[in-house]
Amino acid sequence: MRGAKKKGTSEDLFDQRTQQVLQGIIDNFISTSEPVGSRTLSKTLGLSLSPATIRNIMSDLSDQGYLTQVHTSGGRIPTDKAYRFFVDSLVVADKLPEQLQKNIEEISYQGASAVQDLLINTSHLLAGLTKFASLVTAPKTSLSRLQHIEFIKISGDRILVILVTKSGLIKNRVVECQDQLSQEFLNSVSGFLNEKFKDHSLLEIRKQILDSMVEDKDRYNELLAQAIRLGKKAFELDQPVELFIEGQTNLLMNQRLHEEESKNSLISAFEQKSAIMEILDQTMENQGTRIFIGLENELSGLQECSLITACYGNKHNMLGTIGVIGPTSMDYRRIIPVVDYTAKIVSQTITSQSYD
Amino acid sequence: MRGAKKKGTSEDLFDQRTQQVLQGIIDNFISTSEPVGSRTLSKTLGLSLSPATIRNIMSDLSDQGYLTQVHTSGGRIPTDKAYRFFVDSLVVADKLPEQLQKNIEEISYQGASAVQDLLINTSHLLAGLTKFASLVTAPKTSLSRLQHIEFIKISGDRILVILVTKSGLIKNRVVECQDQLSQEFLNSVSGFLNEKFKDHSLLEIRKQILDSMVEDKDRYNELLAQAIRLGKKAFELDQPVELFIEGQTNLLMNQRLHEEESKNSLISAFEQKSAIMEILDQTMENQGTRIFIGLENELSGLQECSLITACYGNKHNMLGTIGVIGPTSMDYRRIIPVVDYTAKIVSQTITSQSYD
DNA sequence: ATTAGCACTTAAGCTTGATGAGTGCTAATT
DNA sequence: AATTAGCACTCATCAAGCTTAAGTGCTAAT
Repeated sequence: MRGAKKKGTSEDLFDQRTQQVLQGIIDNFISTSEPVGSRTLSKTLGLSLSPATIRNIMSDLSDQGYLTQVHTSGGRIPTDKAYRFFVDSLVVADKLPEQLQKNIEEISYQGASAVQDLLINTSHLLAGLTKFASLVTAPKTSLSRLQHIEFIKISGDRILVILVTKSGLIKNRVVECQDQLSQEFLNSVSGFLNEKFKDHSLLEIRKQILDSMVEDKDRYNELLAQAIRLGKKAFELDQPVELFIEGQTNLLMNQRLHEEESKNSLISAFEQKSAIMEILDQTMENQGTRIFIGLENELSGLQECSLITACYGNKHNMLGTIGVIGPTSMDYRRIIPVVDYTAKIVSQTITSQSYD
Repeated sequence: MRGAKKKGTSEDLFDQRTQQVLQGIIDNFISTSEPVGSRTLSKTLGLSLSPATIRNIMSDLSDQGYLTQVHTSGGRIPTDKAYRFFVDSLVVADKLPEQLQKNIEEISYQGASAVQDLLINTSHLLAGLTKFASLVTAPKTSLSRLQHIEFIKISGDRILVILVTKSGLIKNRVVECQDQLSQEFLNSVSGFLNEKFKDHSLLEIRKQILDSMVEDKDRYNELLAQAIRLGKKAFELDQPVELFIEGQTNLLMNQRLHEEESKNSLISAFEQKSAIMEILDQTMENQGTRIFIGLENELSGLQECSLITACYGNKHNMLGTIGVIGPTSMDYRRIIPVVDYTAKIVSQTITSQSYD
């Protein structure tokens, strides 16, 4: 048999049979969540091997860190390392059933006129399809480019700022302003800002405005001065972490880990939105699906979970990340394509809605 | 002793001692969640009564439906009826500790420039303070009155509609429009609509617009025609149920009802947002705190919970409802004032931010 | 009217022993 | 040399039996 390796000497490459056994254990455990024993395996596995043989193989796998025992007798369960191997060897993920594809495609029609709505829908969808918790980040505001800004006077000293980005994000905020400014004047200001900054990233705009404030301190152009003052308010620290989480309850119910403790730590993990954001941000670096299994996950509290993520974006950039958190013993073959395809559809929808 | 009633003959009024016993049982059960027995009660209760006497009283209370036994021996627990009596006899709810008052007052400062932000903050706050699930409804859009409407062209055929209501709600939606309309034209349209409809309720506006479409079908005023067409799009079915729910996980953890079944039904109850909205809508009729205990609650799935609600509003109207869902054995004396005071602060904040 | 006393009930906790699934090891078999 | 059968051992799970503690209702004494 080609490709077969001597056992015991090579550290991590096993022959085909060993691999099949590992596969069987993982499959079994994923569907039953019970430790798998040699006898069961000997029956369910297609290979005609006696339990004793399988025991030997399992023993080897244990030595190499792919399996552990919960207690002395009572079968073995896969370790994170096993899942990792399993996932890595899934060169081609399963094809998504047509019905699921259709379900996912529907999100683009659910009257999501603004990007935010689309993302919320996506979050719901992922939680619903996987029965786990879903995560969706909005495009980073500060990196988005300006499509349009508008000021609307809504009462004596309150001005509504509306910010539309190229990626389709719409942001509102109300700022207060002592000076009595007429709506006409506000229109000139927004006209000015639109002309000057259209297509610039918000980060850049903020920087330029701050620079102008230093440089042009002594200029006496009323319009310019107010434009800069209002612009500063409009663009400053405008980045509340936009992260949509859905289906935490799914996870709590689903979880085999019935211990109170692990549930509590799970919940507190979800409360640290910024920590989650940080991890999701990292996934933006390289495209495609990424998978964090158990301890690979840096979030304490989620260390008995796996995180599957994929990025979405438009023609030009990766904009944000979608993902799913479930137990390490999730059915990767089903979940990965779901996350993957969803990201694809979100990208398409955003691209078709973006204004450039 | 004045006011003492003969026992056994009167149906629902008991003498002071009976009441104290019931009180004691409720207090005990709220803090321990364990059935309360006659011996324990004889000790914890200040009155020097022997267990036997207490047993007699408890027996009477059981007959009248204020107590039940989970199993033949093993103490008694209060029924919904008992909680109802208890809550009703709380003429004056506890004063809120100053620290809590301060916590609640802070929500108005948390940079909530728009009403929606305030409500989301409120929802978080309630969930945090009570450790239960919180509910907050946004002001009903259709009853709010128009403060300002604006159209912004963001790409060839897409128009962003911004709707600001008197109550401070800000709504965005993107509509598509085949006709190529210039921004100037859109400005005239919004000018027209603002002038004509300012201070009218959205419901009313929608009606008038629909009427105009029938009446003025043959008019040839371009502006008017477009105004009506755009107005129709802007005001139509603009009422996605705005209900903020927070802390469902709290409830799942907190819950003594550890049965899977009841948890599942709890979750599915939360999924029927519209049913929850309906109940909360009813509470708007009369001001003040309302309390639904256990089965008084019409939502299946929440029948082992109590719902505490209070309305918020501005000078003119009640706008929406805030509330908390927790186990029937919650500490009403603590929770009621929290909900109450929060509603008061929300009202104040909204009033100070509203534009009339 | 209250209380003490007693017989009775029951959930929960503990021990015990049987069962079954699993393991590692060794020796026999192929 | 690889595979398998056999065996002794481990341990979770379950049911049965037993005890304990907390509770009840009732009756008779106070």
